[in-house]
Amino acid sequence: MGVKERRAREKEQLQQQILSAARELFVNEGYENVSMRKIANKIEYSPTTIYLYFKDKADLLDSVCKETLLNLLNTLEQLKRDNTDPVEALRKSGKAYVEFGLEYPQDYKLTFVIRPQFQKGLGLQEGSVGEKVFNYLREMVSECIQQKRFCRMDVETTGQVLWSAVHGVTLLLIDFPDFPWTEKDKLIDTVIETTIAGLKA
Amino acid sequence: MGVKERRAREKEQLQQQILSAARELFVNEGYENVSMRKIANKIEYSPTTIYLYFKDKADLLDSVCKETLLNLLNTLEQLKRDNTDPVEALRKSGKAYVEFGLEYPQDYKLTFVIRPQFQKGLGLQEGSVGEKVFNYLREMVSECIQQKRFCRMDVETTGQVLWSAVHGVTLLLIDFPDFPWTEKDKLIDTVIETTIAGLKA
DNA sequence: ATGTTATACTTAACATCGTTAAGTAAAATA
DNA sequence: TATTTTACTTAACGATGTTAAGTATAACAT
Repeated sequence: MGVKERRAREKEQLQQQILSAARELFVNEGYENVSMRKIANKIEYSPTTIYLYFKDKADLLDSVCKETLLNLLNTLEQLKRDNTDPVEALRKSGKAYVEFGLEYPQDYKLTFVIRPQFQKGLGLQEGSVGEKVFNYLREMVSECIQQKRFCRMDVETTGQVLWSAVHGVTLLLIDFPDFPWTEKDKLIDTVIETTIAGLKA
Repeated sequence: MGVKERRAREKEQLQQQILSAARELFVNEGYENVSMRKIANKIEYSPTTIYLYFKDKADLLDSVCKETLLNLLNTLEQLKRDNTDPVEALRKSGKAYVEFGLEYPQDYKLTFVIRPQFQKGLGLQEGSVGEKVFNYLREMVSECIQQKRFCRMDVETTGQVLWSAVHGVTLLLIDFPDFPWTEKDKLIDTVIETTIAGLKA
């Protein structure tokens, strides 16, 4: 009875193939400039085949984003292990967060800016990737406060301030690539450093 | 010879009418979901008429955003007159910036998030209103640095850090209204205060 | 081995989109 | 009153996301 399993495996393979093609095109050419027909061409199937595996174009993007966001979460989780100093961990996490956003700008914007607009308030609901990311931040901040490295005592507010800073700089760098920014890495580091310094003061 | 002037006045009126219709539709239904035909219907003209007044759909969005930015600039300029202490002026400007974003959330997103996506990098070029807004920020920061109120010396980087902070908190509050934020005003104030404290440190 | 059914995919088409080219009616000018 | 200019419309193109209908082929039952 291995037939069914083989067929299921093949289906899954094609689904993954579509996902990969879509990711590559979205990342390189931008969501708006990628048509279903273009994705279909890349995998050498008819455009309508995609609809057997994904509800629509938005669903396809959704799936692509979910994958990448899980990667972000993974990246962050790994960072946690390496560091003993919680403030240093926070620094590195912030940097990793921004760099992720810059590497996958489409995904980042969809998850944290575009999608929330269309499903009001559902972006950070229980169990979502967004919530998990913020929970991670909560943990790190909590550690810093427990060790009395920050003067501010409120974990929630502190976390939200940090998130505002990294979210802001990420989006500005994504959205205004031609603005005469300070050298990118310096800007990111300064944003993080300034915020942390402000929390210590 | 008042004929020419009347005609010019009528043209300008129609242009403004198109702009108003476009803004209302963009804000309520989202840029992507608004077609040129829909705008045309609203003003009871043929779709192609719009092209006599605006180059294309992106140009229309551009003009809508320009208006929004002029409003923001106006709000900020008025503030400048009241204050003697530059740090206090910066605080109030930051607050006004965020409040502007929260009062016209769709306009803010249209201007600072949606538009850049559709015309890469053209949002802040020389002479643009966007540049004027940032110049306003530059001035305020420059004043603070001259009076040695900030330890950091670089006007550009300092301005960009501040912008990141207010931009970030504005968008988070807009996009995740159901997230358990710290009380709104407290959060905004803390973001601004923390950033300024970090710049002093 | 043969006939039947289910699966996986394709072809063709629809409505809609942004945009352009060609045409028209009315207003201004001479 | 004749001519030109202006302001707008009609019609159309190519491309889009998506759906409905059709078609092979693979799996299955007898």
